[in-house]
Amino acid sequence: MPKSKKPAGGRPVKNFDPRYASKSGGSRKPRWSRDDRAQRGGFDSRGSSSHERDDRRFDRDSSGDRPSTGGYRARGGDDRRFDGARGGAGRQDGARRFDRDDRPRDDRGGRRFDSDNRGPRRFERDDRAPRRFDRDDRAPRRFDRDDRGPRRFDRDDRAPRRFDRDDRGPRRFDRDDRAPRRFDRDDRAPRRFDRDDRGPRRFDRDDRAPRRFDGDAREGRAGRGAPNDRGGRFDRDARGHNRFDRGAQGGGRRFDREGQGDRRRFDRDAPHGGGRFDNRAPSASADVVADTATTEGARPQTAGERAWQERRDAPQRTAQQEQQIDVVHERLTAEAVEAAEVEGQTFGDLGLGDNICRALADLGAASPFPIQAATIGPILEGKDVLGRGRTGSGKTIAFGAPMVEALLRGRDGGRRAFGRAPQALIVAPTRELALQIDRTVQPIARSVGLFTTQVYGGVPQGKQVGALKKGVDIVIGTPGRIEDLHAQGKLDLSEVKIAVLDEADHMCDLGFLEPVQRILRLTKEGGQKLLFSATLDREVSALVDEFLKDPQVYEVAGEDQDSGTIDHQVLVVDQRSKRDVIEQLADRGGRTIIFSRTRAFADQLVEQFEDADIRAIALHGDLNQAKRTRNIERFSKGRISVLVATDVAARGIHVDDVDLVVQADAPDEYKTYLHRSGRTGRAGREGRVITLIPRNRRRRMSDLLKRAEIDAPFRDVTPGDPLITELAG
DNA sequence: AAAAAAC
Repeated sequence: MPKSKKPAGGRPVKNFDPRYASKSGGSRKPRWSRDDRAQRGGFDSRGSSSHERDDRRFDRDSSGDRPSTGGYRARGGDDRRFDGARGGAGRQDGARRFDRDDRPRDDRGGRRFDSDNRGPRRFERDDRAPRRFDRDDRAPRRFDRDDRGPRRFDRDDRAPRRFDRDDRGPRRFDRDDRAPRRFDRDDRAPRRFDRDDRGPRRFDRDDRAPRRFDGDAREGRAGRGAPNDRGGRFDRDARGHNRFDRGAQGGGRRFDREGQGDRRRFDRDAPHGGGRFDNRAPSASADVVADTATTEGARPQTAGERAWQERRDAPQRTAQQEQQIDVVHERLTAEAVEAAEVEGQTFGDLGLGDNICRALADLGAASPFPIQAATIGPILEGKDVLGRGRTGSGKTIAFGAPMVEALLRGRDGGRRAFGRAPQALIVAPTRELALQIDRTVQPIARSVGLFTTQVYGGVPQGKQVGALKKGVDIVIGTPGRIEDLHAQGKLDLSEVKIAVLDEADHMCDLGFLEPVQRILRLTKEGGQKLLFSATLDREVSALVDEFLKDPQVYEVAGEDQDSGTIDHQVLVVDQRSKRDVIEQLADRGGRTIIFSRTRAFADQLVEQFEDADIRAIALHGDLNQAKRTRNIERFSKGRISVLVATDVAARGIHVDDVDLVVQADAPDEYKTYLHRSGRTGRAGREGRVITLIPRNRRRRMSDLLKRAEIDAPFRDVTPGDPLITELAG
């Protein structure tokens, strides 16, 4: 349209509706008189999109004559203008316009075809001349554009650079994948669905046959009977009740600290059958201790247990002291839910609404998994819940779905109020995990009209703040950015009535605990608190004591390493040959994650692999968030099959079909071992974990494996050993 | 040692 090229500058800025000006102010009709402009003020309040703005403008001007203007609209741009003036003539401002539009009326046809008429009018306006001058200025700009040609040529030079990089081919493929994603981003729903596909895959695959054979696994365990340092056992007590009570087999490890006022016990008579903390009944606690003492009396105490007792009996134990050792925290007693009990249950049975159930089905969660069946009810009742379920066992839905349902039920009249403060908060230890949780929770929330947003660092905060300004219901993020935005007054947590800590025990690690405590203190007092982790143990006591009331602990019976499909191997290698062995392990087709203790070593390994023509990428905290996100994306898309990561990827991160986890450095904590190895063996598939240790670490490793309840052969290997290649599959 | 904030 020619008119769209008319300069817009002639009109005083103050008369611009910024909504128009922002996109194509030049398309404005230049004929309006000042009176017209004065009249326009009241029309601007109505929204407009970029399409056919002139029409809309006229609609407003002649709002009373819409039907008639509608008929003219079809004719063309000039008609519209004229109609608009004409329409206005019929109204209060008509007189003014007629003053000016008299001629045009008579010459309507001419006006349309005769652009000369417009010329003089423009001259009448002082503003228009400068506009034309501006146009002149544009020409040189076009010349500049011509200059861009050579620049593009420069860009062509970049191609060879890409060739230099081995990754170039796949990168282009990745870029192709990104385009649709961006498009998805515009339509957040589809995007989320795409992302959601990942979540559901996890859950679907978690529907492992082996797990459902949990009963068998449990029996196997009980039958094995070998004490281990962890001591947590699913067992039946004298009354035939299922109980999972560390104290029952490892009394020495029981967390009751008499004399310190820190008595807790599992109260199996608690309502809902949930395990629970009880700090208020010391005498009862003593009873339980006595009871378990007789039960386990015959079993000799292990060295680990004695160490635990010593620590337990120490007058004062600081969090730091506990951190310095691979502490086996008292495993929380809990209500163990039998997988068999869940058979035939639906999410609807558990109290979730139809929309949420549909959203879950879309996610691939057709029916609830044990941990979900265990926690959804109590969460809907408003209980403070501690959930322990193996990574990928459906914990995200176990807290996410009932959280959404609870928010929905509690929603008062003002739904979706602009700028409303979030009512729920989910905190995760890493950004990748926060993003992953959002992929699952967001579609559930959206199914009932609730909104989520991620609040984590490493990315510009503008988008996050924008979402918060508009108003969201659920915030999912990491501690740093949450505190940051709160300090800036951009995140109001005072209305948060449900707070979730994923990987809760990890969130209680040194360095994490205090920020998490500060954040929880900002939430609504008396709000519901949910703590989840695959390795939930007494480490969360600091939070439980302060924030949870009558917490219920739930887990799935028999869900342990024995019930998995992971083969564990320990390779004893000479320190000097370590890298060669790792390289030999990495030189395989399958998807592999290699864990390194430090970022630097992770980078070194990637470099080494590249030199050996093994395509690999790194994932650690020294990378900027864009690289982190991109790298894990490339890995999960299968573009690159070897990921070398620090423990940033140890917890929660789900990638399909990882069939080998290599621990280039052995973990210090048994929990780290469990989380790292939990990256493989998913979906009931075979997975293998290979841990490399130096000779002098055999004893330590053996102790750690006991605590993790894992059996693994130790083998001495040297580089080139066919066994290595064999294990790498 | 790693993780978690920085427009």
